[in-house]
Amino acid sequence: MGKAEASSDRVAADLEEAIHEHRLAPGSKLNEDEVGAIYGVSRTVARAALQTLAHKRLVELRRNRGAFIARPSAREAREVFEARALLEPRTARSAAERMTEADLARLQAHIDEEHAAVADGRWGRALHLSGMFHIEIARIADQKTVAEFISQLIARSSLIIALYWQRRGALCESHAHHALIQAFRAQDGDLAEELMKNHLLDLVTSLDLRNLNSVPTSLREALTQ
Amino acid sequence: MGKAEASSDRVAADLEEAIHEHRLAPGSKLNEDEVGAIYGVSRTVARAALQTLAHKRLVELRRNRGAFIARPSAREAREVFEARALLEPRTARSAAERMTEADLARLQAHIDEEHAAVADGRWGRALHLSGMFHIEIARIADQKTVAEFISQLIARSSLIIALYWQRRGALCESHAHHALIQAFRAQDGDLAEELMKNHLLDLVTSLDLRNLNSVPTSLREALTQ
DNA sequence: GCACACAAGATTGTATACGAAATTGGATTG
DNA sequence: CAATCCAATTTCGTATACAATCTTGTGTGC
Repeated sequence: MGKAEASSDRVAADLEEAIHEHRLAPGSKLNEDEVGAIYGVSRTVARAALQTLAHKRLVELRRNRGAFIARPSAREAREVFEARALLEPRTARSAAERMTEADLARLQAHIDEEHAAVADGRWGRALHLSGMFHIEIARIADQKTVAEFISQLIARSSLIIALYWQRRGALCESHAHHALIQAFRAQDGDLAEELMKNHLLDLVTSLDLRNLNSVPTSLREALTQ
Repeated sequence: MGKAEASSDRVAADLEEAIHEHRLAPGSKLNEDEVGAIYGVSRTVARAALQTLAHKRLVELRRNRGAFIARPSAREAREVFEARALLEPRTARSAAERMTEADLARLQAHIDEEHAAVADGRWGRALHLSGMFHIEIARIADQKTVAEFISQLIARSSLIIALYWQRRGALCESHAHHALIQAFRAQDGDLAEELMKNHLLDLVTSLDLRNLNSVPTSLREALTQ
């Protein structure tokens, strides 16, 4: 028997995908009535969905003010990538050691779909798939607990990229993912760990975390923080 | 202005402390009406608190069945300690490098209070404080994101210990914590990392994760899972 | 014209009510 | 007597209603 997801889970999952695909910008207000109306549910379940996202740090709840898409600080951005650096390289090693043909095929499919999205100019979708690539690796490593943490960190990374990404060198990612697949195919754990480590370093250095030049939200939001 | 915590946060925090101190056993049913009555709040906020704990994997929600204190499987127990092994040693190193006198004093106070609790036979309290020692280290390392993950893992460890701890050698912990403080005092990052790594290995080996001999809950719970 | 106070509106926080699902207990039937 | 079916009870899932708080717009006094 399946797990019979609650309706609030469905709302939360849909909102989360919208965040991943950059259709919801950091700082956006999420009115409970509005969310409920969009998904045809009451405020009760809309509110539960927002609380779920708040626990994942994708949404910030302010008492008597409402729910807002999170706007990670530069410091938080660094912390997220430091946490990823602790978890993902070793996870990539584990994944390499347990990799099957089916897993490789699924990863390759991810990359292909990502390329297609890039070709179509669907940048949000491509970004989402790029994150899913990392999540898939964690899943293959067969460590649910770590995989969950990584999923959350990647979701937050999506917000960080929305805020701090500097355009230059947008396509470097897929190259790194290709190299990772090569290591996986060779079941070379050492190489996979090293490649993932460097990939994450590349990602961090492609961000501009120096100053707070990223305030795409209302002035009020920026000042009351 | 403070963060003005919601009332559901207070309920969740209190329930979590009860879990840490082993006053709530794994598998216990948490009736929404009952929880609400105990804390003098409506089912709405009791439910929100239970959802919060479910997100932390301390409570398991079963649709149309209710909320139960989580009962981690042996496999999940291994995963939790593997995740801790990825996060905590490096965090201990960072903490050692940033350690101040005030931090050392606070850690020492934790150990002292833990000893006092052990002397008084308050085992639950001692266990709680033992976990807090690890959380304090993560806080000192000044990495909120990682600290949050570690907090969650330690909370889950409390459930794991309730299920799988084998009594022999109950006091080994405080020794390891003392050794860690020595490393911190010397600001020896290498040593702190190594000590933490070994401490976690000791913890895992002090568990009996071989079989499912741990079913302190109702028969029904054990069979419907 | 500016600052402050106050009232109207909007939004969240919490409680309650109602419907749905599951469990439980007893009655019926073989 | 055992098995099964059905009703009664309990508990959860969701919607709605009311209260508290914050925002916003207006008016008054200086």
